[in-house]
Amino acid sequence: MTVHEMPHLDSTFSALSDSTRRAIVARLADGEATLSDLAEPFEMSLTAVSKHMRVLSDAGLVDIEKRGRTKHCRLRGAPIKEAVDWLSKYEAFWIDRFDALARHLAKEDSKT
Amino acid sequence: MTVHEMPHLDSTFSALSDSTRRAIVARLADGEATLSDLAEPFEMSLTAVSKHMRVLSDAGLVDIEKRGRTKHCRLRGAPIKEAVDWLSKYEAFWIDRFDALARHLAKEDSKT
DNA sequence: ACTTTACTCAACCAATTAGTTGACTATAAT
DNA sequence: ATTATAGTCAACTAATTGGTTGAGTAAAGT
Repeated sequence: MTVHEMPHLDSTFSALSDSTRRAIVARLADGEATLSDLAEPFEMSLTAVSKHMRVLSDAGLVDIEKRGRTKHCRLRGAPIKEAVDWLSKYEAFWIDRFDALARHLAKEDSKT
Repeated sequence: MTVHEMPHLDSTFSALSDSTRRAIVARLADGEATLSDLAEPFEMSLTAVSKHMRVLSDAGLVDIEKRGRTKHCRLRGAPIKEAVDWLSKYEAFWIDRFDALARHLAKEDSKT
């Protein structure tokens, strides 16, 4: 299994490392929203949210479409899938460790 | 479904947003390694790798044990699982969109 | 005892980040 | 025609990041 440089993952993980942006992602999973909609729950300027959207957009996590004077944002699943695919390579690892723990506990249990 | 502030995710995603650190994670999935082992493939100082390990360790992604003069590092699966758990909430989203695409293509196809 | 190895620490640097404000443009509503 | 809304842009700030070097400590090898 070659390492496969995945430059997408840099921006995807980086974008998701901010809780404001994760909240925005969560919000967009419920459907399209405008920038102002997205900004409303946060105690920060619209400019700040706009910058967050830029980060999400650059990472390909979000699609922004200008309609009149509003900008409508949608979640894009592809980069999330790439992230999960990368992380899943190590799923076996922690499953193994949980298995090991389960075996350990079972052994302890059989002693009583 | 409440949003559930997950402060771990900040550091987990942030730690994984660097390709050097992802390479280290990949390496550790094959088994324990010392700091020098981990540093060897990279064209950067041991200090730099040590800092990367500090980031991974702070994120709980890695366990560092001092043995004599060497430090032995192991991968910890738990934060990766948390990340996958968070991302999986949006798995349905992109599956739906691929379904939608498939339906769209099927419809286009039936027109010819 | 001396030298090499494995690693840390502090200081520094350049670039990036997450936020602000104030001034601006473009669209929509009255 | 005015006014309000939606959003951008540029300039600034403070904190963080990813890297460096040089000097130091502690353990192991010879």
